[in-house]
Amino acid sequence: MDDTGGIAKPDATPRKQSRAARRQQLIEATIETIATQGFSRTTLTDVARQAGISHGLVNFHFETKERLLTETLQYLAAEYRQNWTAALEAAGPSPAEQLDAVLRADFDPRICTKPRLSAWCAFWGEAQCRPMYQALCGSNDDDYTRTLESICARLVAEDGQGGDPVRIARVLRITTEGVWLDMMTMTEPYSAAEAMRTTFTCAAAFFPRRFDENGLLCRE
Amino acid sequence: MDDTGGIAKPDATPRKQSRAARRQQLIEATIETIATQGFSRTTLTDVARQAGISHGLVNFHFETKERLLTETLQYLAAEYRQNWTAALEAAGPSPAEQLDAVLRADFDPRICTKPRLSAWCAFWGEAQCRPMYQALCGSNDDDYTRTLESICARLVAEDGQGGDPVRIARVLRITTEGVWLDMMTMTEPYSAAEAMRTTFTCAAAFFPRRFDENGLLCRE
DNA sequence: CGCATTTTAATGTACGATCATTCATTCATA
DNA sequence: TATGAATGAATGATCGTACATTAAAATGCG
Repeated sequence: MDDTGGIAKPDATPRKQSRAARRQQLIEATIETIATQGFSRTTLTDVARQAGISHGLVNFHFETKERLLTETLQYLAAEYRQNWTAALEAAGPSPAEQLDAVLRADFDPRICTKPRLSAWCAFWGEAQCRPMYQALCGSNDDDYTRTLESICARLVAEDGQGGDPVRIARVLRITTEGVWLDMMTMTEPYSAAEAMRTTFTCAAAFFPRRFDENGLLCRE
Repeated sequence: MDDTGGIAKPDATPRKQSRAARRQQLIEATIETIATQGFSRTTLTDVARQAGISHGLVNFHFETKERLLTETLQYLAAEYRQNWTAALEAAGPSPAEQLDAVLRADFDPRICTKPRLSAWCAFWGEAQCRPMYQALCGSNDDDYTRTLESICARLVAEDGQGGDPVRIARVLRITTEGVWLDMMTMTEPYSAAEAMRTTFTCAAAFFPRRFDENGLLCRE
């Protein structure tokens, strides 16, 4: 009767599911609902329907709606952070390799999906007046910003071309955010590949000996 | 003998106020309310209280809440558009002068205020799932984007340094949007002056013979 | 220039819809 | 049987909208 959703795995009985799995399922449903309905029109009934469960269960796992939303933002922030830190650790030791890895990480198909970008955008819009959201977005960005600044400082020192690494790092971070926003707000957005090329075009403008529009130049 | 002409102040007890004035007053109150309460928590009662009038009057001037919000976005979009087009017309004929004027216009203290940036941010967050909002933001951006692309194309041709003007224009537009977002979402944002310097640092990276971090270089 | 009438801005109460939250109950699993 | 996940109806609060009403300005008329 209600097996239309197909969200839950058909093999497991939907009756009993582990607490952690249900919570993650509800968070994913929240991201999806915010993306399609918008933040202000997201109701717990919508989230529950998206997850294929009754709406009363949302309050069973998350005590309030506010808690569900906060944990969803925490989930997104942790996912984002984990993505670029993993990319950074997997990269080589040179600052150019690390910058390439960090910038590229933002376009990972696991996190650069339309529902996730939409949800980020919605939380940003509400963050201005909610200290909780602002702190979650801010502390996350702080770490990212510091890392980017450190990499840019080493790159500037290597190249000896001058330039303020703080400001360069800011432009690079902002450019990535901007192409994300474009993919959300434009009626006919360009592709994720073109978005990444735009970011690297910006990196190439500051470090022309290390980057071009496709990313890190081969060592020579 | 009574003070007929003495009641020039309309703010004392403005029983009767022109339709246009009240509408603009309500729109300004809406911007303020969205900035302080957030989009999802903005109620008509809040807007009316902000404007100092009864909440029933909101429906008298704007038939629905949705219409009030839409007209507020239109108001912001028209104001933004008028600002950069006026700056462009006042600028000199050379593409470098025009780029300087257009980029500088975004930091005009009339539109670069915290309530307005917050309201823009809130509408962006909701635009993803509302065609009306997306069209209003989009059509506005389209014109701005095309103008910026045209200016950049002439600059690239003048300098003969190569580079894709579309992508350069995109980075410049995105950088401006990005520093705006920073001033909203960061817990300790930098100043508007530093924001403008960041934008011009980006312009200088692409056109080093024409710009530095403070804007257009003097002709020599 | 006064007085009556119409028009319209403005108020506040009331209604109906929506939605988050609670809870008694059901059901699967150990 | 005991435990806790899951349901869905009931509740209470919030909020947008409609409307009856009031009062001020505009207009018509003598």
